Amino acid sequence: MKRITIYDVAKEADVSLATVSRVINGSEVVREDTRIKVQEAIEKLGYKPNAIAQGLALSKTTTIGLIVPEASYFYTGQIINGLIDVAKIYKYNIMLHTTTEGITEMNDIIENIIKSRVDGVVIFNDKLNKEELNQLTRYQVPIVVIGNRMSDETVGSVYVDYAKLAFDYACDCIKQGKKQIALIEDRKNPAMIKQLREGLTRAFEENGMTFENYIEIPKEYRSSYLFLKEYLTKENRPEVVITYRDSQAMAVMNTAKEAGISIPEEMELVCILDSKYNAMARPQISGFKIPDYDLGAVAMRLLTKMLHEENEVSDKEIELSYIFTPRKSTK
Amino acid sequence: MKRITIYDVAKEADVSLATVSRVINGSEVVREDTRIKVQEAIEKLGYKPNAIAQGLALSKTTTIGLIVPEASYFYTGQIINGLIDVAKIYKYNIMLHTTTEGITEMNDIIENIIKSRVDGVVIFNDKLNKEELNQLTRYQVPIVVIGNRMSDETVGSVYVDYAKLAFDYACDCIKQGKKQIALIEDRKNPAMIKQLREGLTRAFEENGMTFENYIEIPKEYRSSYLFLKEYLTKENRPEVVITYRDSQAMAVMNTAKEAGISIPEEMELVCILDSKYNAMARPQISGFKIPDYDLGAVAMRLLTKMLHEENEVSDKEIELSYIFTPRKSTK
DNA sequence: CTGAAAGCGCTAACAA
DNA sequence: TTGTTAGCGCTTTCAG
Repeated sequence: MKRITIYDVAKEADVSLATVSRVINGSEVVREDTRIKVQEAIEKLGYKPNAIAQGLALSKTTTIGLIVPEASYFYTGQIINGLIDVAKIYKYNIMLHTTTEGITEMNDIIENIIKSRVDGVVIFNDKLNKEELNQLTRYQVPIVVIGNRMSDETVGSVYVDYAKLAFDYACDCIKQGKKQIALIEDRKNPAMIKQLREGLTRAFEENGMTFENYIEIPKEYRSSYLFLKEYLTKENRPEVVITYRDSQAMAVMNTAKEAGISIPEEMELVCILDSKYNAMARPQISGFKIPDYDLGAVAMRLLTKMLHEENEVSDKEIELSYIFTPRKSTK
Repeated sequence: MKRITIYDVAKEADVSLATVSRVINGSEVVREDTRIKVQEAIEKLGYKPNAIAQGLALSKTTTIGLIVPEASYFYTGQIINGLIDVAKIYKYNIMLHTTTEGITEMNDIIENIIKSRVDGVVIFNDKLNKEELNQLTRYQVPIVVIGNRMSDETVGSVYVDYAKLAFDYACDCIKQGKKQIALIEDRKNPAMIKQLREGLTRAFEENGMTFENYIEIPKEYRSSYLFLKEYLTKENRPEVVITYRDSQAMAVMNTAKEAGISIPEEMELVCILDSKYNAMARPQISGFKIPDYDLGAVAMRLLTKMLHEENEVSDKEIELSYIFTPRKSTK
C-alpha cells in the first residue's frame, strides 16, 4: 500500500497541489466548493500530511526536545505531565531524552537534538553545564531550563528558590529555639542540596551561629537507611531533620523508631519534596509542596512564548513558589 | 547565522555533495584523502546533518512513538527507562505521547503519530482498543504493545501473565488453608485487575469454591484509605489481602493498624506491583517483582527486530516472568 | 481564486 | 572514485 501524498489528493480532486496545500493549512483564499471538493478527496483517500516534508519545507518541526534525568521519580513524571499538557495545546510534539547518571553522553544528546532540528529544548537536568548549554545556543535553539535560575538571549528558566525555602524555614526554627537542625545529603540532587545548604548557612549566620549539621552519607553505605541506623541515637539526635526526598524521610522515620526516638516529640522531621507517600507514613511526614507539574507547564509556556514572539520575551526568569504542608512529624 | 548545509560543506571541501553524503554515511568507496578533506570541512563549519531532510529522502525517521498513560507512577518511568536505553543502542529517538484519563484524545494521538511518520510505535496503555489499533496497522506502522498479549502481522507484544500470577498465588494460599482471600480494586488499571481476578476465580473454581471477595472502592470515596477505614474491622477481615499498587497496600496497612488487626499474624498483605516503598513500610510489605524495566527494554528490542528484519519476526508474543519477594507482611 | 515552479537538505541511482 | 540529477512531500512566491 503506497503512502498517499498531496499529489494523489490533487489528482483525485482535480486541482493543483498548491490548492490542496491551501486547504490543509486553512488558507482563506480558497473558494468554498473547491475546498469541499478537496476535503472530500482527502477524506476518501485517508490522506494525512507528512510532517517530515512539512518540516523540511518550513524549516520547523513543531517538536521540542526534552532532557530529563533517567532516575524516574514521581517528581520528574509530574514535570513531564505539565510539560506535555501545554505542549498539546500548542500542538508541539515531544522528543524525550534521558541522561544516565555518571556517563558523559550529554554530547550525544546535544548532537542528536541539533540534528533532529527541534524548535526548542526544555532541560530539567543538573548535569548540563554552561559549556554544553552554549553549544546549544550556538545553534540558536531556544532553551528553557527547569530548576536553575539563569537566562540570556535564547535561554529562559523556571525554578523554585530552595535557598530561600531553607532560609525561611531555618529562621522559623531558630526563632522557636530549635537550633539543632540537620540536613541530610542526597547525592542524586547535588544542585538542590547545595541551595538548601546555602539557605541554612545564611540563616545560621544571620542569627550569629554556624550551620554545621550537614549529614553526609558515606559512599560505602548502600542506603541512607543503613547509615542512619548507626548514626541516629537517642543521645545523638538533631531537633529537626530535613531531607530532600520522601524515601530519605521514611528512612529517618524508621531508624528513629528503632532507636526509640519519638517523632515529633523528640525529633522533628520535614521533607522538602513532598509526596503522597509522606501522607501514608505514620506519623505522617510534613513537607513542602513543590509545584512539580507547574514547573513543566510553565516551562513549556515560556518556551512557546519565546518561539512565537518576534521581539525578545521580557521576563525569562520565572520563580515558582512552594507551600509548607504541616503534618504530624513537626510540632 | 545561516544554518549550514551539505552544500556548504561540499563547496568548502571542493567536492560534490554526493561525496559529502558518502562520508557522512560511512560509504566505503571514498578515497582516504578526500574523506579527510571532507571531514575537515565538516569540522570547520560545524556541520550537522539535518535529520528531517534525511528522513524525507529515506522515508524513515529513526524515531519511534511511545504512548503511555499520563499517571506517572514509578512503574511507568521504569518502562520508559528500559525502552530508552535500548532505543539509544539502535539510535532511535523517542516521541512521547501521553493519554489523559477519560478524555478520548486517542484519535488525536494516532493522527499525530501517523503524521510524524515514526518508524514504529510502542504502546503501554489500557485505553487503546482494537479498533484504534487497526487504524494504526492500516498505516503499516509496526507496533509493540506492552501489557496485553496479542499479535498479528505488524503487532507484537510483551507482557506479564497476571492471571497466572494470581492463580498460582491463590492456589498456594488455599493449599495452606487460607481461603479468605480478598482483591482490592484499582480503577486506574482495569486490565491488570481483570487478569488478577480471572486468576483468582479460576484458582477457587479448581478447588471447588467460588471467589467472591473482590473489594470495590465505591466511587464516593476519595481514596482507598477512607473506604478501608470503615470496611476493615477485627471481625470483618480477610486472611489475605492482595492489592495492585503500593499505595493501596500502605492504605491497608494503615487501616489495619488502626483497627487493631496485626499484620501478618491476623491478616496477610501482599502487593502485586512491588516498589521500594513496600520495603520502607513497617512491617515491610511482601510483593511481586514485576520486570518493569525489562518490559520496556524487551518491547523496544522486539520493535527494532520487526523494523529491521525482512521476513516476518517469528516470535512476537513475549512473556516476562515475575518473582515473589516475601517480606514481613506475609507468613 | 488557482496553477506553475522553485526551493527545503539530503540520498541514491546512474554516468563518467 | 567522484559528479550529476532525479526524487522524497510539502510550502510559498509569482503569474495568470
